[in-house]
Amino acid sequence: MSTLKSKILVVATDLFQTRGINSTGVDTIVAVAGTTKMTLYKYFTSKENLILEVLNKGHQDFQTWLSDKLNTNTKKPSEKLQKLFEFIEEWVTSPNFRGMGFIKASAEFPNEESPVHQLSSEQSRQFRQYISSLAAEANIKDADGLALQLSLLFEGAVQAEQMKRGSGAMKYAKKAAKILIDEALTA
Amino acid sequence: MSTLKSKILVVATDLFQTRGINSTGVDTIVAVAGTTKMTLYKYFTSKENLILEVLNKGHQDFQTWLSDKLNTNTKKPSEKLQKLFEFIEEWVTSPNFRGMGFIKASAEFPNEESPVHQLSSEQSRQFRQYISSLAAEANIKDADGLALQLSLLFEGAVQAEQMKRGSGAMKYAKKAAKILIDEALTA
DNA sequence: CATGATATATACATATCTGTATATGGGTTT
DNA sequence: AAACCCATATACAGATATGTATATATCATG
Repeated sequence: MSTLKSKILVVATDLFQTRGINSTGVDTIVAVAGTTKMTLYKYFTSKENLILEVLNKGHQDFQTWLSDKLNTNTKKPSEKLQKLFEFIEEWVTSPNFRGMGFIKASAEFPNEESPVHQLSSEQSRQFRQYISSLAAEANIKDADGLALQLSLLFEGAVQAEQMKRGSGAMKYAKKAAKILIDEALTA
Repeated sequence: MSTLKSKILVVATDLFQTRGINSTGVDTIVAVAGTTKMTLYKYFTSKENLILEVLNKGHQDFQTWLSDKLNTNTKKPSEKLQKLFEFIEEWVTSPNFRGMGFIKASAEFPNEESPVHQLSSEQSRQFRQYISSLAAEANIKDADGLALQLSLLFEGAVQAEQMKRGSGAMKYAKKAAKILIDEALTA
């Protein structure tokens, strides 16, 4: 991938997160990225296309990192589930954390016909499905139910952390997750 | 309050929720409300002022309803805490539910200097404080911690419910809340 | 009927947004 | 050196946004 395209993606991810997607014009993006609109529209067919690529990249980066982390550091299925929020906290509190795109995007694009809404909705579903598969491997009865509960904690904590860095929300979300997982394992 | 001003508030609340705040122009609002921009700007000094009034009304309506419901239906502090999510579910699944404004607003206005962001942030804090006071009255040790966890569940569930009505998120949030409250009460 | 407040209709000023057209600069390869 | 590709600079078209100016209509009350 061209370095300029990559640069635009990074800058757009950052600006979308800190200023909002609809409030960030392409003029601002190219100015910060140190290029021009002509170049942006050579790599991205439209602003909507840029948003979709930003979402895809963010989600892939996160999922790849999380899967690798879990696969190399844990073995037993129940262990994976227990360690999940440890790693998520590590990701969220890392200095290069730029927020979870799909959480913001679904709020800014509530129209169900919008491709941006559809993608963010799909990413949310995929993440929940991933947690559910971990829960199922750990022989948890209502795996989908636990996955939904954990994703609620996760999305709530990320939003709180986005609103105010160092809010400590992730710490308490982690504690709550442990309680819910233990309860589900012994049920 | 003038009926027209009230009508504008209701319509704006609805449109902000279903189409997003930034994506909803004042032209659309007055068209749906069956009035004109001149009238809107007689009652509201600016669009930002309208947004702030919409947020205030939504928050007041919710807090008033919830407090009344808790005070008339429960007596013991621990009972209030236990019934909290029952009533919240009732509110969220009621047909005239229009979403929680401050959750959306904080996502669309991430800039901390924005008055809209500040108000929604303050409302989120107030709601958490209210839960914390209920927990404290029930003699829970880490009242703030539990309040934060419950608010994460609540905000996550509301957002999920906003994204897809009938998602069942609130049902599982309620179950999770019960587990966390029981754990905190016996700790 | 007449007065006066309230709402409407319509047009407009100003700004900002996405996306494109056109002409120019600066390297790399042949 | 010449052709070529990539990026830049700049200007602009078209749409839409907020907010205002001006003139008109409605309608209850004196």
